[in-house]
Amino acid sequence: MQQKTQQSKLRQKKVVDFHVVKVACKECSLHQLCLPRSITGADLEKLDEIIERKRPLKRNEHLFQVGGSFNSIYVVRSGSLKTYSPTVDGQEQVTGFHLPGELLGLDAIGKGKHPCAAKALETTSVCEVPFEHLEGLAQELPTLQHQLLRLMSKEIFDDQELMLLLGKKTAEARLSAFLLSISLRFKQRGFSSTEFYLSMSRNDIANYLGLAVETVSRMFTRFQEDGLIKAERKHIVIKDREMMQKIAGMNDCCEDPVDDQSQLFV
Amino acid sequence: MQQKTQQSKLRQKKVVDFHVVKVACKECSLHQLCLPRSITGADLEKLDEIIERKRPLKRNEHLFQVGGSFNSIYVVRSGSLKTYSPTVDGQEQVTGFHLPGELLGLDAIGKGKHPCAAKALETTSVCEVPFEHLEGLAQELPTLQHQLLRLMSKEIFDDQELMLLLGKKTAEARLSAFLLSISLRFKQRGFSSTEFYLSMSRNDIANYLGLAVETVSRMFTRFQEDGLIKAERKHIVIKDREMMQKIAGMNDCCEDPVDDQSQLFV
DNA sequence: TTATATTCTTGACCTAAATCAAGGGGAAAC
DNA sequence: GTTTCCCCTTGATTTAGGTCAAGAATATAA
Repeated sequence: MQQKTQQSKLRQKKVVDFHVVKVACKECSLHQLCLPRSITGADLEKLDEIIERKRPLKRNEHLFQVGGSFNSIYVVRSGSLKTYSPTVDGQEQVTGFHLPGELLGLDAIGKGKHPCAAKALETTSVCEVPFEHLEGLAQELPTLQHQLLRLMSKEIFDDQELMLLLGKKTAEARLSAFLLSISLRFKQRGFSSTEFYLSMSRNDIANYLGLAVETVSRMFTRFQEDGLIKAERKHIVIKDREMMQKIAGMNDCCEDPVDDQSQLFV
Repeated sequence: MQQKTQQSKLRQKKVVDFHVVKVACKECSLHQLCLPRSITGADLEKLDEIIERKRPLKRNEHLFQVGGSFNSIYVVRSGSLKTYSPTVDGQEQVTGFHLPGELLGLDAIGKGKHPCAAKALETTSVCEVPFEHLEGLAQELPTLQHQLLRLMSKEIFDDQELMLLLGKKTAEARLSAFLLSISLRFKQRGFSSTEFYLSMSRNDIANYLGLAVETVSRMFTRFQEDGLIKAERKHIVIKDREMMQKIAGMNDCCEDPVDDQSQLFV
C-alpha cells in the first residue's frame, strides 16, 4: 500500500497505462549506469520525454523482426534478448546477446531496416528510443552526440574482437572467452561476476560461437572436470578466472576498468 | 604547363606545401562518391577546411600504430591499407582492408586509442579528418551527423556479415565471399567489378579469413580449375560471378544497389 | 647480372571439431 | 499425475582444414 502510493507520487502527472508503463529515467535503478554524467536537469527531462517504455516481452516474443523498418533503438532494462539473422540455407545465425543496460538496433541505422531479429530469452523489458528524436536531441546536446558516436565505435570494436575469436581460436578458447565476456558484462552492471545465470540455450551459444552444440556441451563438461567452472544447467560459477583467461588467450584490453560512460539509456 | 597553371588557379590562395598537399574536396575526383549530396556551397567549404591531406604513404609504411592516440579518422584517396591487431601469441590478426573511398579509425573513437594498426599495402594517399572538428561540424550540420551515424552503422552491419562468414562458412565460401566483396567495393568506386588487382598477399587474405595460407592457395587453384576465376598472381578476373555467389552462400542483401550516401569524404 | 629472400603452390599427413547416433533429464502440456 | 517434447550430454566416426615439408616463382638486394 505504502509502496503503491509512493509509486503514484513518483509517476506524478503521467497516465497510468498497464500496457506502456512509463517510468522516468531519473527514477530508473540503472540511471547512473545509463546516462552520461554530464546530462542532468533540463537535458535529462528532454531525454526522458522521447523515451518510451514498452510492456515487458515474454520469453520467445520478438522485439523486432528481420526486415522490419527501423524507427527506434532499444535499451534492455531487465531480462535479455538474442539477435539473429536468417542464413541462406534457412538456418539462423545468432549475432548477439543483449543484457540489461545494453543496446539493440544500431546495425539498422544504415539501411533503415533491421538486418536481424530480436527475441526475448526470458521475460524482458526494454526502453524504446525513437531514433529521429534521438538524432534531433543529439544535434542540440554535444555530449549526447559524442556518447552516441562512442557507443557505436565500441560496438565496432567489440565485433572485431569477436571476429578474431571466430577466425582464430579453438573451441575451448571461444567458450572461455564467451563466459568471461558475460561475466564482465554482468559485473559492469553491478551483478556478480563469478556467479550468474545464462538465459540462452547451449544451442544459441554454439550458434553464436560458430560451433556445434555437442562441442559446446563437451567443453562445459571439460571445464567442470578441470575445476574452472561449476555449471548446473544454466547456473554458472566461475571458479578459476585466471586459468580461463589464459585459455581464452585474452588480450589485456579485455580487463580494462569499467567505463561508466559506456551506456546511454536504460 | 597548361595543366600546372590550371591547378594553381584551382588551389587559389592555398600555400603550396610539398609535404601536405592540399586539394579542395570539390576538386577531388571522388567528390561525388564521398559527400552527402545535400552538402554544398558554404558547408562544403567548412568541411574542406578541416580536412588535411597527408603526403602519400609508401608500401609498408604505417598510417597509425596500435595504441596510438586517436585524433582523426582517415579516408583512403588512392591505394589501399590493411588494419591489423596483435594477438596474445605475438601473431597479427588482419581486421580489414581499406580501398579508395573507405574509412579507417572508427573503431578508435570509443577508447580514444587505436585498437589496431594501419599499414599501406601499396603507395597510398589518405585524407585526415580531425575528429574533434568533425564532431563540431556534425553538431552544426544535421546531414553530416546523420551521415556519420549511418556510416558507423554500416560498419557494424558489415562486421556482422563477416562474423557469419568466419563462424559458419567453409573455406571455399569464405574466399568466394571475399572476392565478391572486393569486386563489389571496386564497382561502387567506379572501377571494374570483374577484373581487379589484389594488393594484399595471400597471407593477409588467409589471416583475414581465418584460414591457413595453404588453404587459400588451394582454393585459388580450385576456383581456376573450375573456371570461376582467372588468377595470375594478384591480378584477378571474375569469370562466373553467378556460381561464386552460390558458393559464397550469399544473402540477397549483398547485391543491394550501390548506395551513394555510403561515403563521407575522400 | 647473380644472390637472397619472400611469397606462393603442391603434396602427405594429422588433428580438432563436425556429424551421426543414442540416451537421459527437465519443463511444459494435458 | 503422466506424457510429450525439447534440451543437454556422451560416445563413435568422419572430414575439412591445419600443419609440416619441399619446391617453384617472383621480388629485392648486392
